Amino acid sequence: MTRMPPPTVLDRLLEIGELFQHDMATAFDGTGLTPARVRVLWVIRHGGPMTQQALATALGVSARNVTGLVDALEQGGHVARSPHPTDRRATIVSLTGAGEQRMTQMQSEHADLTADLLDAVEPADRAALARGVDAIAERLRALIAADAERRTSSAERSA
Amino acid sequence: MTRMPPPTVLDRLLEIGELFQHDMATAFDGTGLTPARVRVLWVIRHGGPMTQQALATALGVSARNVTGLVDALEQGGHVARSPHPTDRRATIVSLTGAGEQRMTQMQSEHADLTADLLDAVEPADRAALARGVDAIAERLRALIAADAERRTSSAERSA
DNA sequence: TATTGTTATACTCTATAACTATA
DNA sequence: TATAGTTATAGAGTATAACAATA
Repeated sequence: MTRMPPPTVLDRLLEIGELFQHDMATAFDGTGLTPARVRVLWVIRHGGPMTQQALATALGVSARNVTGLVDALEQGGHVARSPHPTDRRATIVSLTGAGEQRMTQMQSEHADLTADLLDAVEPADRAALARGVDAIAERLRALIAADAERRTSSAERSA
Repeated sequence: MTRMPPPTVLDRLLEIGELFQHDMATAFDGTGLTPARVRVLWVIRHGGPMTQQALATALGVSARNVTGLVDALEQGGHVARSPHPTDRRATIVSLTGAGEQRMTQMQSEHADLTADLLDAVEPADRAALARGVDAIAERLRALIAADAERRTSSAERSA
C-alpha cells in the first residue's frame, strides 16, 4: 500500500477532466443525448453541415461509429441526413431546428459555467492561469503528436 | 454554422482532459490493460487490498462492473482474489507481484509527465497556476455535489 | 482502383434485476 | 432481513472487415 502523495497540478487537471466528464454524463438524462452524440452536434455546430466521412475525421473515430451516432441523433430529431448535391455516395448531416436550439442552450450553459468557475479564481491569478494551461495544452499536444509519429514510423518499418 | 470563439481557460481544461484520455487509451496497447482496469489498479495501489464492494464504492461503479473488471485483471495476472478472513461472502482483491511492478512503472511515468508538462510553464506563473486549478477543482466539486443533492431530494419528493 | 456508407461481428464499459451464499 | 458477489440481460461506444454503390 503506497502512501497517497499530495496532489500536483497535473493530478488536479486530471481530476478536473474527470469531473467535467461526470458532469456531462449526468446532464443528458432523458434527452436521448450522450457525450459522444453531443460531440457530433458540436462539430456540426462549428463546422456546418458535412459528410459522415468528414465527421469521422473531425471526431477521430471510424466511419462505422459515425453511422451509429448519426442514426441515434437522427432518430432523436437532432440532425437530418440529406443527399450530397454532386457525390451520390455521400450523405450530408446537418442540425435540425431542434438541434440548433439545443446547441444554443448548451452554448449558453457552457458560458455560464465558464464564468462561474473563473470567478472562483483570484483575479490576480487569472492571467497566469490562462498562460499556464495554454502552455500545458500545447506541450501535451506536442507529446501526443510525437508519440503518434513514433507509432506510425515503427508500423511502417514492420510493413 | 457558428463562428468558433477563442478558447477560454475552460475550453483549454476540457481539451487537456481529452488529451489525457487519449494518451491513456493508446498507452496500453498489447498489455491487456484499459483505462477502467488501470483505475482499479490505482485504487488498490493507494488503498491496499480490499473487497470488491469497497472497490465499487471507491470507483463509483456497480458491483457487477467490478466483477468484470476484476475478472479481466485476474486473467491478465495483475490482481489476485482471496477469501476474506472472517466474512465468507466477501472477496479480497490484491495486486500480484507483476501488478505491483506495473504500477511502480506507471507511477514513475506519471511523475516524468508531470515534470515535463510543468516545465513548459513559465516559472513565475507556476504558483498562480496551482492556486487557480485548485480553486477551479474545488468550485467544480461543489457544483456537482449541489447538483447531486438537488437530484436526490427531487427523487425523494417524487417517492 | 479508390471512396462512402452500411451490414456483420466483436470487445469494453456501464447499468439494473434476479439469485446464491452468507451475515 | 441485509449484504457480497455472480449470472442474466441490455445499451452505448468503439473497432475491423466485407460489401454495395458510386467516383
